Amino acid sequence: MRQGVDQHADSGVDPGGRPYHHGALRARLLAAGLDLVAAEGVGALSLRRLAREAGVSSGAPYHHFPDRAALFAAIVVDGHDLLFTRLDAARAGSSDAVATLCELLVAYAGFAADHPAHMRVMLRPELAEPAAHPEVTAAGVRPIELLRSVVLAAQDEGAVPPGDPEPVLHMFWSLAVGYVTLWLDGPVEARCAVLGTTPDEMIRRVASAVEELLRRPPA
Amino acid sequence: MRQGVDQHADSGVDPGGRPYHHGALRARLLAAGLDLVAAEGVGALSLRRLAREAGVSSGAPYHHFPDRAALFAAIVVDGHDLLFTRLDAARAGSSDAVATLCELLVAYAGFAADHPAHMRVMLRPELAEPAAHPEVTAAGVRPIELLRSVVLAAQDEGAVPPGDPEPVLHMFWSLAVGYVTLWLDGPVEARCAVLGTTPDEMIRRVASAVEELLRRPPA
DNA sequence: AGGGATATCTAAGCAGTGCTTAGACTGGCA
DNA sequence: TGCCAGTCTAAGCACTGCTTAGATATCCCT
Repeated sequence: MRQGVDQHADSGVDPGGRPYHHGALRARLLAAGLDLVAAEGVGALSLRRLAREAGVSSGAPYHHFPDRAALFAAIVVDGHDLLFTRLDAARAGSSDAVATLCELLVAYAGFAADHPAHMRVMLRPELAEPAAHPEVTAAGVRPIELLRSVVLAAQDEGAVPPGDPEPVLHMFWSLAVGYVTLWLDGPVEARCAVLGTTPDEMIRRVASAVEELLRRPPA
Repeated sequence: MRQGVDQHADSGVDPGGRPYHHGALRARLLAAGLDLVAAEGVGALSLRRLAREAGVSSGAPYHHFPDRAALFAAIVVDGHDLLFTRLDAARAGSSDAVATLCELLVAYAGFAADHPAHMRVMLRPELAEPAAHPEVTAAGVRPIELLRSVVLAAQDEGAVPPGDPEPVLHMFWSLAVGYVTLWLDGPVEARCAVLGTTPDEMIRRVASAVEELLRRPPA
């Protein structure tokens, strides 16, 4: 029926027409999905619920996303873009490679703090079914390559062990992913509360400890 | 009906009786759940499916686990026990604190390799709803306290920055959780395949890089 | 301006899920 | 023996992802 039309006319900020939500439905679903993930976690996100909140039928989202995983995939691609921008800015603002490595760590956590919904989805790759949505895997390449280049620079400075950069790369990659995982999942937040600090402050202290190690004279 | 009785009599290794699965159903659900998580991931686990595979009705599991989260909580508690045992053995087999820290890292990854189903569930705390099942949070305390004691010992040796041990603790905690997350989620496995190595070997090389940093003379 | 292709949406339905309820059955204990 | 507590079945509610058939709106093209 014209239920969709009426509901849109009721709630629309543009009463001039635009039935069937026009091309705005896709963007609206994405935005509502991010809000929902931020508020109640990834488990609470269902296409039916997003459709209900948007005032459309439960089948409507499938014209914009082939399946639920495709919506998650769109979030992941968007998130990796935002993340790369942020990491790149952190790199530009640092002096030497050691400082850059530490700033990348802090920037990664800062991104998680500012875009928790994006990060929550990015940390659960199975949600986006990367096997079915290859753009997800491709989107994650740029941040890693950025990190790799900084590790190589740190090797040139003698700050990290020479030779194959991959172990050191995996070390920083794991450190960043692990801290943010523990933050968003709760344990770090809980422990910081007991310690009388915040996760935001703690990652900076972790980065300082790392920097202290990297600034030691190589044996 | 006596459908349950018949099915059990058909498939039972103990045809002498034991209708209604006796007390074995709980253990059987747990074991089948771990198998399912290992084979198809946490998303594939449903109480209805476990019940089907065990040959009982879909309501039967609820007499052993109040809800799905309670089954995950049981897995997490069991997993933290196994993990602590393994970490404790690694500590006992190492010489100084620096070696111990590196061995803990390798042992953590080794646990993930040997008990991937346990680890997958442990890495997703929301599955066990820790707010509703406090034993989950309690079970995670021992491994962290073990790590903390080793970090303190490393401070005594001058291997890590002195003062508050929490930043260094969070560093190793994040490193371990991050690496295992990236391993079980796929990215590390994929990258190692390209590099012509294995995640098992890579974590050992990461640990070596960490050791090299820790063995540098403090500034 | 009219007309047809196309994108968008609705309504209805299937199979699966977590969880609840009422009732039936069993084993063990007094 | 009789009864009770623990265990299970059967049925049902509300929710989910996803599909299908059909209706409606928009846009472009002659």
